[in-house]
Amino acid sequence: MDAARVNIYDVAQEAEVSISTVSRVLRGAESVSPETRRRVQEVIDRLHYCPSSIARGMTTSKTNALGIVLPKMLNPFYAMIYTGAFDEAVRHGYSLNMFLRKDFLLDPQRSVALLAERRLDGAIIYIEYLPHEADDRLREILRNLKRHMPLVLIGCVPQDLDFPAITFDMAEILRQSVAYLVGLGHERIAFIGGLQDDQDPMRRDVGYEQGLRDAKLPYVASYRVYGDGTAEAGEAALDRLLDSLQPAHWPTAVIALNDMVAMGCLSSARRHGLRLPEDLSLIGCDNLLFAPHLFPPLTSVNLNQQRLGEQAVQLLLSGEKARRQAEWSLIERASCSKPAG
Amino acid sequence: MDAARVNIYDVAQEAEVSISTVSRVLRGAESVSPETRRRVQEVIDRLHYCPSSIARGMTTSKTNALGIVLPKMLNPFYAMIYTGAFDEAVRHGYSLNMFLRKDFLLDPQRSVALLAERRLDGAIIYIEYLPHEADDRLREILRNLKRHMPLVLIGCVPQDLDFPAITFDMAEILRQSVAYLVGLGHERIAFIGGLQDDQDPMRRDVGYEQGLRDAKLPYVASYRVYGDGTAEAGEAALDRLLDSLQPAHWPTAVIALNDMVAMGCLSSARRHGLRLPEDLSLIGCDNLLFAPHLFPPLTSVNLNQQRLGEQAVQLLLSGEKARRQAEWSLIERASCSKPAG
DNA sequence: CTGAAAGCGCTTACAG
DNA sequence: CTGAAAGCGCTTACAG
Repeated sequence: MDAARVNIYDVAQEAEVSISTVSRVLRGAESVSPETRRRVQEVIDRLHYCPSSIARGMTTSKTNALGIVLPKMLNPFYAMIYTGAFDEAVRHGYSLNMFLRKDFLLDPQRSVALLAERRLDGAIIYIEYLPHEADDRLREILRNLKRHMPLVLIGCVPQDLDFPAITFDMAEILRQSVAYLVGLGHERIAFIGGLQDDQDPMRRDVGYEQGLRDAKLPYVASYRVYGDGTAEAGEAALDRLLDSLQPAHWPTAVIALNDMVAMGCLSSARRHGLRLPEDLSLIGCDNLLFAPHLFPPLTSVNLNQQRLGEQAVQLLLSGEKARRQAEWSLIERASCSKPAG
Repeated sequence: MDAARVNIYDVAQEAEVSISTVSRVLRGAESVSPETRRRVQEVIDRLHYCPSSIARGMTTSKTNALGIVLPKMLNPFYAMIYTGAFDEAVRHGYSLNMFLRKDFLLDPQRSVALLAERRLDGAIIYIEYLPHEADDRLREILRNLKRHMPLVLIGCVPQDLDFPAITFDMAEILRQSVAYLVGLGHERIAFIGGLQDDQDPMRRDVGYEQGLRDAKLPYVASYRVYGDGTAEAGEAALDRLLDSLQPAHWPTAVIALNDMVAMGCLSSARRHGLRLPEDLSLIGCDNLLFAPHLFPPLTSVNLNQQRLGEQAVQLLLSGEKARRQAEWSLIERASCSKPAG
């Protein structure tokens, strides 16, 4: 606990030079004589001197720190985004400070202060559906925060939020997922979503219905059910769906909001005596690390979460004002096949 | 991007007071007349002034930031520790900076600088087995880092590392896991570990063997196999074990290093025609979020990762120099039963 | 209740 | 190649 107290003056004095010279040695500057450099470096090592990035930040008004606001950290989906962003930030010499949405969406004053007082060089904010009141607050916070630092929004960003952004094209993903199942021969395709359709800024429902229309399949209201994104909710949702219909009308394929929901569907299907994929094909989303190891291995939409994090940092540091779509792909595994019979 | 430039002088001037007074209003200090306070606050709001924690840190020499070094972030196990630590840090008014071990274990100089230059108020470091050379480097880094900030070590911390620490009692966990299976009637119990025994600072193998001895069961070398902690490795490890023995000698229970390995065992067991839990009981570790949703639901050791993160922050902030054992418990689910026949 | 002044630990022109 | 000095934006005694 002693090295913490040695500063640039101590080093300068011990090495018998000025602090300017120490500062130059520190930054590996051009013009220092080899002899002086050696002497200063020796003192630095001996005293375990470590310059304060805080003090440096004072004069350069750069903190080399970015921020990221995520809904939660326990969900591997967000951990993947964080990891991608973190690695890219480190690669550029920045650190990445985490903030949780629950701390971020306080009253507008405190929320802005939370990030702004740290003088971050920029921030990435994950956006998804929020209830009306919180949404208004978020908009005010973004407006004010923008005065303090550049911002990049990621996730499900409404069109009218005018910021650099990388967004998920969920409607298109749903449309193509339906098309994929149709291509396998399915005609009864269910969709388990996480939100009532009119609350989903990405309108997955629009893509789902479009996919059905593309294939000239009817929209069946009972094939459209809701969960809240957890395995329990997925299991309950598929239970409800199956129990409300005659087995002859059961869907032959299910598209789940995400892999956790899909995992719940697996349990429900098993309990209803359905074999996968023969009796029921299943598509998840997020391609979490357990997806390949389920039984059967789960077909899932890879949203390239790490890549998204990386790109968000790149966009933030570039200063561009672009709005882009995130990359994605369908990872085909054994949970989908043509329907039996 | 304007508010970023307004400082305490601007506010003082606009409100026609000294910066001392503004500073007092900012910190909600005792002695400011209501009228003055109101006037200053009005200016602060109007100018969107947000004080710099950087500048504050300069004078108070406190950054209100802690650090945590984790092997990786993608593994949910570490994300849980991080989350627990993060929440507890925020609760105490601190932020929590993440560092990845790969960035931390550079040459000792740069590694120390990585944390020390940010003048963190303390750091938590996750320790686990490291190859010899890296281990020496780690020890040097810890020794030097200690000069700059208080440290708490967590994870599998060797006895001779003299720091405040919260450690996993893996040997005891293994011993009790064996005892649990013995209690169900098992006599042929395999253990899939992640490291060669002599590399594991927590000596899981010692607990495993002790558990067998406690029950007067023989140690069977072929029941002791290794993977590297992934599902693929777990699957391959159980494959090897089963393929090397006559079915009559197959174990009736397997203890896996962690839930990912256990998940791989599930695939291997299925392929070998084994029913769970009738033909094979299975215990995982870490109690990850998918464990309850596997088929069958996986019995797993809960290491209370979030709690560990919380306690590490508490220990760090308390300044105590204690070495403690982390809490844990066995979560019983359907993957274990008495052996068939 | 309020203000003037020193100081936190650096970087950056500016001189020489 | 090197140094003296100003400045970054705050807090904290110290006076009054």
